Amino acid sequence: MKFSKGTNYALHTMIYLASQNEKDTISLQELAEQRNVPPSYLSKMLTKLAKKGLVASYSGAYGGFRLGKSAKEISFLDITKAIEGDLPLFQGCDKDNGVECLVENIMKNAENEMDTYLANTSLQDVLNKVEKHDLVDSI
Amino acid sequence: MKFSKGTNYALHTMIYLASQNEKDTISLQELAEQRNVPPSYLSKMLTKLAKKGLVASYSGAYGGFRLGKSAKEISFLDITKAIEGDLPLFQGCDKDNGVECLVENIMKNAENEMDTYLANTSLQDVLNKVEKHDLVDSI
DNA sequence: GGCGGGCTACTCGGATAGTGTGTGTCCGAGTTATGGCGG
DNA sequence: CCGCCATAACTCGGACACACACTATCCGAGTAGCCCGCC
Repeated sequence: MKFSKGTNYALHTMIYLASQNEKDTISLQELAEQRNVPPSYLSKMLTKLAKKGLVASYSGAYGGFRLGKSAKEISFLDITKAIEGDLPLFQGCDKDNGVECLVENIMKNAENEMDTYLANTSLQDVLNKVEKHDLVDSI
Repeated sequence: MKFSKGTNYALHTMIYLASQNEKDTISLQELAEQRNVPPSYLSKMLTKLAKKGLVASYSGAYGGFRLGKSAKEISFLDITKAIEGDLPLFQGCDKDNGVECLVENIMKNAENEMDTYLANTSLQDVLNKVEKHDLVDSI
């Protein structure tokens, strides 16, 4: 099990969007070149992000993408779930009865530990660190 | 990203082994029937577990598997890493220079949160809960 | 009675294959700002 | 000077293709306990 490349692309793209002027729309092409990533694939990831309201997309000339909320309101968890889906990482017991499955519970707890950490980390947090070091390309 | 079925099989099998008499070796076939799982595939998972010393395997007649350590010494993390591998879940930055990658660091921290939880949960912990409820099949 | 060989019940490891998902490409359709052309 | 239309620059969404890991199966090889027969 691994995080998909799509999640990687999405995270970096979101941070890049957060670092730009809020009112500018950035074209898909620019976003793709920024990280040297296939544009048509990145497009799919942005579509997923748009469905969750994390980015807003604008068609037509001078169209493109910008953040759908403020950087402070977007957590890493929002992004990873948007790309990976929000199903639990572990499905252990296929029983239909109401008996609780201990293994599954433990694994869910473990996943929650990771999720809460990601939920408590916002794009703004990353932005603050970057601005301190003044290194935009060390994202 | 998801935990593989192999991890599911491995976890349940390990708990089952832990619930048996320490000195009995359980045959692959019995382990497979216990969870209704393809034996030849389960065999591969047990091989992985054996390489990490989590189970001990015995060939020949009356052969089979038993735990490689005491149930208290085997954590869930040991098992999941044995099956899934111990590579980091997220590989974000393919740069060769020494500049640290913020995104990757955050994702690593998140993963650590989950890992420490799993590392702090041993087979013995599960066993204790099960014995309380006296429900061996609610694993 | 003791010893050895064959038998049986296992695991081990490699070879093979199906299947699903992640990854990536391509293209047509729809959308919007801009600029030019005609009235 | 004003409004309309063509065009260019975009996104959107579906269809398609490929690679790779997970899942699963099968079989030969090796191993260890057991039993039976022979000396």
